Amino acid sequence: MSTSSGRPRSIHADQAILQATLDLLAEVGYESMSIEAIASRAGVGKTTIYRRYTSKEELVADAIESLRNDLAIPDTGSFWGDMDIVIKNAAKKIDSPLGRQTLALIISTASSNPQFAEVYWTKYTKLRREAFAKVLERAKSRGEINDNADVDLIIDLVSGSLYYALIFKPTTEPVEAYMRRTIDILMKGVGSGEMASLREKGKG
Amino acid sequence: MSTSSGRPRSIHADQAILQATLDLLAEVGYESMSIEAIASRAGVGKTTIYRRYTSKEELVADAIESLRNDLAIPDTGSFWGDMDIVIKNAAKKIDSPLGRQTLALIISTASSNPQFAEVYWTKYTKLRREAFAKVLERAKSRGEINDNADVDLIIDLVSGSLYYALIFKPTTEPVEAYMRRTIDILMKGVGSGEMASLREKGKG
Amino acid sequence: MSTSSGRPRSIHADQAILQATLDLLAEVGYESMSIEAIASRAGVGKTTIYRRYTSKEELVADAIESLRNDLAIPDTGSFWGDMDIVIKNAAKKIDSPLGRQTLALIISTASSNPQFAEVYWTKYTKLRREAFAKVLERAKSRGEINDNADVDLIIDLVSGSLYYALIFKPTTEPVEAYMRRTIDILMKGVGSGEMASLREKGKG
Amino acid sequence: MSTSSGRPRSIHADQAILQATLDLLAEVGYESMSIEAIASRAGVGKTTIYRRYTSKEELVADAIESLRNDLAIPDTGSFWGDMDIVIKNAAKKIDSPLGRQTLALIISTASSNPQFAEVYWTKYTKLRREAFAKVLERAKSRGEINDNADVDLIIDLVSGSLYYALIFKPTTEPVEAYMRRTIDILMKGVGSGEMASLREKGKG
DNA sequence: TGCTAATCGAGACGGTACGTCAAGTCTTAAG
DNA sequence: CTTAAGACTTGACGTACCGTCTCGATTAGCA
Repeated sequence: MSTSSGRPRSIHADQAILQATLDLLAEVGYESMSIEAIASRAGVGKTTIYRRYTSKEELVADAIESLRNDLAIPDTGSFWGDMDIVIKNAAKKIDSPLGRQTLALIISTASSNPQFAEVYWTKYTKLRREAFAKVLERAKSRGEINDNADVDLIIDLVSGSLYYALIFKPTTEPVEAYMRRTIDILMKGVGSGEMASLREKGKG
Repeated sequence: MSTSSGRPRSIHADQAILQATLDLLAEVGYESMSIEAIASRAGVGKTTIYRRYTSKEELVADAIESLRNDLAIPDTGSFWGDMDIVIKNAAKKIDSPLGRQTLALIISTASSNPQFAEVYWTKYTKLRREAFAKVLERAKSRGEINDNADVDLIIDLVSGSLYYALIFKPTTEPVEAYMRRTIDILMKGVGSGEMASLREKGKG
Repeated sequence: MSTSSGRPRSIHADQAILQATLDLLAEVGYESMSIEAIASRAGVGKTTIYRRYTSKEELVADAIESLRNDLAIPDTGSFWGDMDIVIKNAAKKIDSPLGRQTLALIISTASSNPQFAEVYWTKYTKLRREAFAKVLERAKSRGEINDNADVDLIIDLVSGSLYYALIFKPTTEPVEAYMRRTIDILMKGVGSGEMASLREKGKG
Repeated sequence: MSTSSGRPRSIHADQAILQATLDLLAEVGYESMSIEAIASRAGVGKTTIYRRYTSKEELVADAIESLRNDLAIPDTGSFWGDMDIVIKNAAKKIDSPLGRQTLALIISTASSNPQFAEVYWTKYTKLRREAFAKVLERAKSRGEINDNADVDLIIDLVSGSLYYALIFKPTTEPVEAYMRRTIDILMKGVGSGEMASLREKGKG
């Protein structure tokens, strides 16, 4: 067994690899990006990459993860106040060339590669969802949202529709407006008055 | 000019290529599927494939498109009656190895390839959305759904969340149950009673 | 069997094929010349070529054979007078792109294909050698050449060295000068004076 | 600068490639021999071949060159003594199935492929010619050959006529006898006595 | 201070698949 | 029944990367 002997891994190489990966990701996209190109760009031997990562997915997941900035959970005192910040944060991330590229990459990779999907989910998505969930729970406790509303499902709807729109209808309105509409319709519901009354009665 | 001269394209080859593509898609998946394997399986020269399609995406898109069955728009007289059929149709498609493969492929390709996204959207998605929209419009005219509900956005939410769940949470509940929950929460809305009352007043 | 029924072979196609073959032979060379290019250049279907020739060699052999012009045996009264004409005829043939191409082709094919070598020898080479031999025999009878000189061997030496030089030293002097030097050295011999004297004595 | 960095070229691969090339050359001939077949036979990737050679010609030239045994320049003290050895060496090479096959191949390739001709010339032919030239120069200094005899041209004549005969008259006498006759006629010359006298006078 | 062992950049290794090209065969409509 | 056109199967081409494997040259910490 080898505990610590030998030359230690080069931190400089670590960083160069991640940076080169992100650069190429933005330049040529995931599919057209070869390990050899990354190695060359990073000024690193292929071996040095393969010693760290067993697959392109793993490498890319780590590269993207390295971008993760700490996310503060907003607490303005009102649902829409908090949502405003959540929405603006999301929009800031996504409404840029690299942002869309990155998102497309994640969805693309995850959809054809369940392992990546899981890694990405636990490492990245989960944290953001927990932040969103906290905001929703607070809204619940304030009485702004139904007690028995399924928080997880709400997040699915907001995130899912956003991704969907970005993939299939990329030229339409800005992210911020779209998200606002999404949450609005979710809050109000689309059922007619009678049904709403029914619901109210059922509650009472 | 070449209007009709020369040996015509072989219809048999057309079909053999598409069938081999679908078979391999289900067997080894999109990434591991090589053009050479398709040609070999179809008993066809590579040239014959390249004469028809310039890329794997194009070929696969056509293969999937060839699967498209005609979709009848249900009209049972009630919203949930119609939805039951819509949901079951969707579930039948998606809840199979090939179905999930295919969906993953489409999302994967579309997210990293805007051209494909557009082609697929106009050729395929649009038709299904129009069917869904019709069901929603009928529900509106029956008073089961709010007059001013944004039909397009509803479809985004239902489709988007479904795709999202399939990609990132593939092991959970069946498609049918998930969709039912989605539509349910959308109908009722998550806003609290007061807000619902507000909404009613605003309408009045 | 059908002797004459149906549409007759097109004589125009015959000629167009041969001409296109010769053109391309001169332009791109034997190896880089494709049947498809010949067909296209001749305005003819590939089938039409394959109906007439079973191989590229056969086609090219026929094309070259079609060029063969009748050769008159010179008789100027002196060895070097005759040789002048022989040499100039040879040079005229060989010192052109097509000529060198053709020669290369013949040697290439003949050296790897004894059947072709034999056919070509009897159909073509023999006639030229007989003309050359006649010139040499006349020189003998005039006393310009040794009585017991081996005419066949002389022709071998002159032809062989010419071919050899064209293949391996193609960029040097013109054919005419080279041949003149060849024949000159052959006439004089390279043996030193003593040996020449010895030879003279042996003769006497 | 890259003097020694990276994994060194495999000598084993070098040899395997050359051997496979020679084997296939003898078995199927130059034209029908594919790089892929060579790679497969040698147990080597195609890349490994293309890393070493940019063309089939280059590879084949090297393979043939590898057969070259060291040629000692004979020095027996007399022209015919040296020539005996030169002739016997040549005959030994050519008078075998592989020898003729190889020679045919070389001529065939060289005549239709100037690049090969040049490579082969500088790598192989030149050395043998230099050996032959040395023998001739020594004969000159011994007075057995004319001072002003064109050594290069003599070699052309001897080599050229031999190749010529092997291609076009393959069934005749053995190589050894033919070469002896060639050199003999060259030594003596074919010009008549008067011309020989003229030559002597010109010299005096 | 010198030894040991893992790391480094570099690049060759045996392979797979790519997309292109030409080969020779087959099939059509037109003559 | 031949023609021109062009699609067919086959198979080699040369290129790009894959993931693995040497190399000689650095680096640490342990002795």
